[in-house]
Amino acid sequence: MYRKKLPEDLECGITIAMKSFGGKWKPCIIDAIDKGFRRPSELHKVITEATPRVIDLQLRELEMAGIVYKETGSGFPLYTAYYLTEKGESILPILSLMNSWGLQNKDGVHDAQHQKKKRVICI
Amino acid sequence: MYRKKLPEDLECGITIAMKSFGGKWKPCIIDAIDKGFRRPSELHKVITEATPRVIDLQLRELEMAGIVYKETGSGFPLYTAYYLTEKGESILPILSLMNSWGLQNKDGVHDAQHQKKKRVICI
DNA sequence: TCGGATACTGATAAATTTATCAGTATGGAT
DNA sequence: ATCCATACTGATAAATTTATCAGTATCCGA
Repeated sequence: MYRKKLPEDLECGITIAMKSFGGKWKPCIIDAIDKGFRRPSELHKVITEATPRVIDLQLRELEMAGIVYKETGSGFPLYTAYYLTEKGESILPILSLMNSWGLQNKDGVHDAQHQKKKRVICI
Repeated sequence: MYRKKLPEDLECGITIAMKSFGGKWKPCIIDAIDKGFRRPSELHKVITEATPRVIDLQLRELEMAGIVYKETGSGFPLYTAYYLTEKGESILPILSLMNSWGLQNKDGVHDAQHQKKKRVICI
């Protein structure tokens, strides 16, 4: 994992929150897991824009942060499922607040001058 | 400003929220303005880690997003002040939620192996 | 024994965000 | 005329996050 060179303020709750569940895919992943898409392959099916590799990396970070945990069955085919921890679930209300705020404030956000090709499922 | 090359999902509220007030300094700036530090120089005094240039860039983006607005006096010395719009104020409860979540979950966040030199004032 | 499905990894590149540096501009005071 | 404080800008570099590509490994069933 990338080793940071610039200092961060780990006393600031917002910084910690951002670090824990901010970023491009983490909120989507948390939401999808909550909705019952638990296996990496399922997650990739609902979050089509992100490659499995990217989803995997994000899952690893969420795991490190104690937001999801992993369950592995040794059967066939390989079975892995991710679940939200209690800590992970405590994020849901925040995400839902952010989501409604965003939806109520779509205006003033100018499109980045290009079409999106696929749709991300996200709350 | 940087011209994006990768698509974004502007239907997703969270993406919009992140785009609007996510990032390294925006939450701090919003909070500081709310606390009454309105002038660029004042903001720099409380957010010492960020250079005036960086703060200025963030302010510009917050302005574009309709989160702050600017008032300019033509007197001496040059006087500029930023205020939260209604939209900007509607972010405060979210920030405060994120902040308490972060503070309650400091654990599991490992320091990025170096000391921070200065302290950011942030909620 | 081979192939398909699933989960995962290492190395590297590309995109994006932040930071740095060296300026411009204004108007009053010295 | 020069300097100081304030706000701001352009160009560029550095840091960080995301994406891409090409793999490895497991197990089953054909």
